[in-house]
Amino acid sequence: MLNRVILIGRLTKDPELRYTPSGVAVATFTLAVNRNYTNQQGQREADFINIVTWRGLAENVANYVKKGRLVAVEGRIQTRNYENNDGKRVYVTEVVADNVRFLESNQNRSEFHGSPDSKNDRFDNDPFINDGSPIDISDDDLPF
Amino acid sequence: MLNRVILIGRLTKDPELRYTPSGVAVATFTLAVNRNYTNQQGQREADFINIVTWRGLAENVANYVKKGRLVAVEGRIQTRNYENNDGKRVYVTEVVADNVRFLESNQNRSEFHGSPDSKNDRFDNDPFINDGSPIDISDDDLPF
Amino acid sequence: MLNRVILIGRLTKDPELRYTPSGVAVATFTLAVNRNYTNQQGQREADFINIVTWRGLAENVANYVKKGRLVAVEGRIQTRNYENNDGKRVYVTEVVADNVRFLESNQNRSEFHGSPDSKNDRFDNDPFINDGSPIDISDDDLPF
Amino acid sequence: MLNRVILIGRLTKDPELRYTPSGVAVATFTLAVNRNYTNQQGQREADFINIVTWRGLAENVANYVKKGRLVAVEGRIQTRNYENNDGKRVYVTEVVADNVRFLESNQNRSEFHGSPDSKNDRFDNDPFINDGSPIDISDDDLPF
DNA sequence: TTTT
DNA sequence: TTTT
Repeated sequence: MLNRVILIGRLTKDPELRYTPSGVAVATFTLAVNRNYTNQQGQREADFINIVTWRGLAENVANYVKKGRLVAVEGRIQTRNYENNDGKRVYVTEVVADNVRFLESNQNRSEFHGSPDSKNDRFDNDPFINDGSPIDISDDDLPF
Repeated sequence: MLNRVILIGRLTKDPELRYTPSGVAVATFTLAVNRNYTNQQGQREADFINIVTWRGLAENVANYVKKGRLVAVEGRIQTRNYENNDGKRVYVTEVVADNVRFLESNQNRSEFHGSPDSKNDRFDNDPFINDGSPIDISDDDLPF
Repeated sequence: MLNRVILIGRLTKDPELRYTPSGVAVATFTLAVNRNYTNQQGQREADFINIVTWRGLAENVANYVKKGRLVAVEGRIQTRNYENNDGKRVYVTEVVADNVRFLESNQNRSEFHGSPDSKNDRFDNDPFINDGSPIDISDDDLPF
Repeated sequence: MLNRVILIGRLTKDPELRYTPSGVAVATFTLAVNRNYTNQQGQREADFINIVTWRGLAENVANYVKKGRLVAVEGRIQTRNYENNDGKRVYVTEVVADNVRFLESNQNRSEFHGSPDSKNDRFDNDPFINDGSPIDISDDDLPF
């Protein structure tokens, strides 16, 4: 079946990087996605969406993305459930990202990278990080 | 910010139609969205995603869509929280749909509509129901 | 940058399967995607969108999808241009699909598969074909 | 049928604003959407996608978005055709946007707005402009 | 050049 | 609490 999510928002905190017992990297963070309207009290509200990323993407996210930064996230909705300490079943809905794109240049965020060395700056020009899906290189001489 | 979800799956039950105190229709249902792979035990797993629809779309969903039917849902992720009876805060993540599209013809689901009257059949040919967004009628003589 | 397209529509013809000089399979077809409204003359109009698929997905599409069938397509918009026989530059916009999902069961389309052998039927239950992106298997014991 | 496109890219030129004979505003621009990979010559390539916006959204785009700016576009693919001066039929594929989101703050683009008056600055904080679809205000006391 |  |  089809399950596709695209979000643009800001991280509410720095991502948390953890590892599974078998050593696989997992990074989690929450994205604040402002709604397009204001409520009766005239305030803009937001949805706070939990994001999970795996492996190389997790490590990139942990290294390069920080609290407050604007990112675009592509992924799918995942649901799971577990028993908590009180023996109650807890239901979780989150987004598993396969693509996280950084949407701000670094000039105006000096706290972000220690050095202004643009060779080490993954986000110059067209910054993006994904989970390494196979690249669809089109053949030069198309048969159509 | 941008917040867009597209899902294809099957309803786990008939939708539930309710009304707010002010009389606005709300229909809710759960969509089972099968994943594209099988787990270690060789079973296909699914995500169970809660969907909310409002107003006319809610009434259409309640009238025309039933347990087991295949639908496409377009919407956005919404998060909210409330205090439960134990005084604990419960966090909810669900999809607010603005478009629900019915993906099966009715010939092979005789229990669905009482009568085969195609004039009353919203899902003949190109069945779809949405929440009434303004139609983008393009002008016949474009200035470009 | 982000470039994502999701379509549901019907094939206007059988797909065409070709091979590049280096032997890579390419299948092309046109999707008729009906619009959600009728024009001034009361007729429903459609967009006719050209789809390109590569490699294994191309071969699956060529084998299993036929004219008139309803499919969901996920992909990205691609633009390219070439010089035609008159020496004029032609600009092409098409969708490169990485996922094509079949949305109809086969019972009611007897011409589709020669035999009702369900072992050869890719579209039983949860039919789908994609281009082989890496599967996101979540670890059983999550560190969060 | 379903037809959804989400793009992030930069305008190749300032938008062009025109009016239909009946006085409806139309703005058009081209979005350069960089691909996620580099070609054999090590260069990053882009898709150049034509965007059309109507009415209020057209006027907002024309007023606030300029060449080189980063935007997110939501819309649908539209195909149309017309006869050119040589009597040949020309086929056009473009994206009709219903939402254009501005993704850069204005501090670092002094040429953008004549004045730094933040009260007139549509893009402070959560900048976005859409085509005025009905807002989905959820009721405060949900019946579920 | 278009599908149900 | 889950669909085919």
